[in-house]
Amino acid sequence: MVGELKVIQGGREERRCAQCSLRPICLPESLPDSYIHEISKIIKTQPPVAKNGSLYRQGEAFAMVYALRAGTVKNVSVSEDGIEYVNGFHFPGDLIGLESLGHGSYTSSAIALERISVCGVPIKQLEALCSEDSRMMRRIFDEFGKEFSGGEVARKRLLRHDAEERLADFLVETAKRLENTGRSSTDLYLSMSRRDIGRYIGLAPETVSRSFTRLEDAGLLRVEGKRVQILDPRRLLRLVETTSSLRSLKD
Amino acid sequence: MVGELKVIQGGREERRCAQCSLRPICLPESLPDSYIHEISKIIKTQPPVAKNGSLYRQGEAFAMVYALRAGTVKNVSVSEDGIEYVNGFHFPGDLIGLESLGHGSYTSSAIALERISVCGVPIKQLEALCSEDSRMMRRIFDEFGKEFSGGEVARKRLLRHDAEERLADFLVETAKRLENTGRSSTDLYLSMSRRDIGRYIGLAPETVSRSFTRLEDAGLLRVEGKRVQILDPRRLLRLVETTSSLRSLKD
DNA sequence: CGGTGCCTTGAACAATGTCAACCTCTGTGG
DNA sequence: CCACAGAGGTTGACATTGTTCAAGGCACCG
Repeated sequence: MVGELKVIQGGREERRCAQCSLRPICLPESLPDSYIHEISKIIKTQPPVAKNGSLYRQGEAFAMVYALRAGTVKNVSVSEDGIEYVNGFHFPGDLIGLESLGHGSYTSSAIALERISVCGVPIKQLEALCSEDSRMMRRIFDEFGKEFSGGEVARKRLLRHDAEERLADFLVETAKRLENTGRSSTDLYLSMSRRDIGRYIGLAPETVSRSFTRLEDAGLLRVEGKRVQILDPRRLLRLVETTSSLRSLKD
Repeated sequence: MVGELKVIQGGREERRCAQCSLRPICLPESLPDSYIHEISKIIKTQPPVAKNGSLYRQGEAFAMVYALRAGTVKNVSVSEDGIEYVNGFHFPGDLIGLESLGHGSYTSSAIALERISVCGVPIKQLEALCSEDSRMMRRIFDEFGKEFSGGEVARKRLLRHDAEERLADFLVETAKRLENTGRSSTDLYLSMSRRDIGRYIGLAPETVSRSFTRLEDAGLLRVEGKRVQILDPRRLLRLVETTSSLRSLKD
């Protein structure tokens, strides 16, 4: 079954990568066509995942990474004592699952916040491709570097900013990432709940809500539930770059 | 010049890796001797670095990663507005510099907290070795996975714990890592300042100090400046595993 | 021996978590 | 079509916690 499927879909997949609107993001370096061919061959078609469905769950054997084509995903992990952490959100063009590299099983779960569509890449074959071609390896190294930096940024946000600044930071980050995928950087649709945002930036949902209204009152945003419009990107950015809190960090 | 140096030092370095006390940590998988040979060849001798000296500085071209042989290192980065972040500490056996992978230049600085000795590995040659041998690549993937998990752990510590728990968490983490290098897991020498600890776990130095005394009063520790003795590892661990704070995370 | 940096301790204050009430929206079943 | 239930969001009042500011002690090093 699988074999037949692969044969039938080989051509389709190849076209998919070559023509995919995400290609500049997913495969940003100018790669020769032969290369696209190689990559296309190992991509596995994935059925779309419904809202609240999972791409993978924490603890499952680590087998695939995914490139997100459409929709948004939240990355959560649950500690032994049952506390749920939101590690981050993924937008179209992101590679999902790399955080589990080097562990035998997924260290977190990837949950669809709305119906999503993805490409799947078996990790074994990706590794094989990496050892065949150093460009691919370097690409994964780069991706890993990004992943790591993302974590650092998230950590620093927790250290440095007060509630309003953290939310501003989150919004700026999100706007930038959406812009990279060609969407508006001022009209955001935040498909995640206030609680998820709070779990990500380390605030109680009530505080998230209050911060939204304060930013709105200050004229920086227009907030309508999950729809958020950034009215004054410059001032929002300034808020992020300023550090009001924590004398002990300054010095 | 380089060529000659390599020839002369080839034998010396090779012995060094084969006999190094850190070998089980640095090269944990049972690798054939031919492999040790390959790795030994690309290792560059490094002069020891004095206290407060740097292995590399933020912004320099990313050229080498280092294996720490002796001493401790703090990893710091400075944001544009001059705030210093402590991203973590390194102990013997750690690979240092991987966090800059995928960026052209070092994203942080590595500062010696005491006189240190290291092995240097040119990143270009490491990459070359990776693309020649998939075992080495997987080893780096693993190391990166560890690096990433470390960041996640640090992030979760900030989200979840109150001051005392964060300090306990830091101590448990440090004890565990020291234990892995064969040192005592109960008698710690913390070469970093209270301020550095605070910057790492997100507390003012005063709060770090107060938390130390509270843990001491509770009979969990014996604190004498930088010398910390863990008297009751079990209770300390329980403190870490418990989550007193943040109802909003629990649910 | 004096100074400088680091650590500790105390007291006041500010920020955010907590608890509780109310609101809106959505989906469901009568 | 409407009533209702439940979840998510907002807002208010209060308690808690950690930062801030200030002062004093200790050790190391000139």
